[in-house]
Amino acid sequence: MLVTDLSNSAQDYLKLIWTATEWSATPITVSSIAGRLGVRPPTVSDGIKKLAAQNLVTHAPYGSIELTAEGRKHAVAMVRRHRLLETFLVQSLGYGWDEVHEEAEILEHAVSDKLIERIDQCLGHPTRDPHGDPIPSPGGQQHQPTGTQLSVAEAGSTVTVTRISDADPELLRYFTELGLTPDTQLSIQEHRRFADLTTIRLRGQEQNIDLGASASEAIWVVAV
Amino acid sequence: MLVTDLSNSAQDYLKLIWTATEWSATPITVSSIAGRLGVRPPTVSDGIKKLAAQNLVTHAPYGSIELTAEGRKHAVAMVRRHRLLETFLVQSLGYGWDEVHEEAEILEHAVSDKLIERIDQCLGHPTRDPHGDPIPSPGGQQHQPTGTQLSVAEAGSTVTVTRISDADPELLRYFTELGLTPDTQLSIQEHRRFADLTTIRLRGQEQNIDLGASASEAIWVVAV
DNA sequence: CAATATTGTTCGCTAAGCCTAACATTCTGG
DNA sequence: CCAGAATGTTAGGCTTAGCGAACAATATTG
Ligand SMILES: [Mn+2]
Ligand SMILES: [Mn+2]
Ligand SMILES: [Mn+2]
Ligand SMILES: [Mn+2]
Repeated sequence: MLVTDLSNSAQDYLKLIWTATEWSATPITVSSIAGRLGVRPPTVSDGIKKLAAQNLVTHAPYGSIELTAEGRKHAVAMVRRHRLLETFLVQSLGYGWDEVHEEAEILEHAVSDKLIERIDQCLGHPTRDPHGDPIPSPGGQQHQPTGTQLSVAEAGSTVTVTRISDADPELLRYFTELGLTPDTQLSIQEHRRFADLTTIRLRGQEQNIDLGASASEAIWVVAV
Repeated sequence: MLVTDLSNSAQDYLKLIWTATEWSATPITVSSIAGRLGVRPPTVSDGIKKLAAQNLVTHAPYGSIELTAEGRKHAVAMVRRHRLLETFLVQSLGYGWDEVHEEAEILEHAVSDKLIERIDQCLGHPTRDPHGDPIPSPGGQQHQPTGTQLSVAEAGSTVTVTRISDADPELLRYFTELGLTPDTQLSIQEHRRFADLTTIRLRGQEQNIDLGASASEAIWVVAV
């Protein structure tokens, strides 16, 4: 079965389940899927049951949701599509990194395998998308992403941004203003515990910047 | 109402009704739509009734099917999307003109208005697609196409190809071999009536070429 | 101009995806 | 450890897009 044989919503479920555990080990739940996809829990409960009937996920009522090998294959193919499309929109069509997620969310279901491979070729086989997320190879390989959320990274250390969550476009526009993008180097000045603030300084700048929890949790970093 | 508010199939119906009368005055029928779209007549009969209820077409049972002003607006917007996408796939991604129709048929429903305008800009506002079909402007204007089918064009005349129907990819590959594309000049040697053959000679070539009805009806020409 | 062939429509059905309301299970904190 | 909160499932209903069978209207042709 090809990825393109699955319905749009099945493709979205699988992609979402896969990406949910890419950067953190949060267990995937019916309501988390419903929240992300903008549908009600019963819809997801049904949807997951159908995916289980197709052997794309394992799931017993009230139990955990896990991809099967087959399901993972489709999920990774969708992630590849999504991230290549985002990269293409930025590189070739002048989109901002805050504008591409929504567009790719639709296009990923419509492009053919041939088109995806043309785009990949035209971009020179990129390995990361505009948000720093790794792009799986056609065969499904990808180097395991490393990094921790800025909110929990060690104060006093100097780090490189590896990845910024693309979930909130407005946050991305704020980061653009700051000049904070993947591969930016910064030093972590301090965490102010009950204010939930993280103070950072970008490499080459004098100013300190205070980031709240939603911002510092959206940024993944590795030690330089 | 925006074009993107309509279902994919409604978009396809409207586009098909519009294009059916672009190059010839063939009246559009339920079964012709069903044939082109690969669905059964009852499906189309229902679908047209729904479009009529939305005031996008006029249609009384057993009567003719005509676009309303509103329906025409949506139809032209879809034609613009389709043809810009075809052009983009050829110009920017190295597709052959025989490969783009199918891909555009899907993508046209998925791209945003923003993406279409980016593509238009990136291509320098092209006015014709790879098959010679005119690309309507964002406002819906387009210069009326002129031309007659090669099969009925005057024998002995020298003409320029303005348009080749993209309905049959295999035929397009054959034309590629011959070097017969939009803007090619050729002279019409003769029509052989009951053999349904048209003999042509491409400008700058020595060889005559015999084209059967399906080929000579797919080519539109204007006198030089 | 009537019989027949063609074309179009209506009817009743299916499947997918979504919903709300009601119910079941599991988690949690006193 | 148990009651209430949180989460998940089932049941039943809606809409859209499709189908075949049966029927209705129109077109063709002898
Ligand atoms: Mn999607
Ligand atoms: Mn991304
Ligand atoms: Mn289409
Ligand atoms: Mn075309």
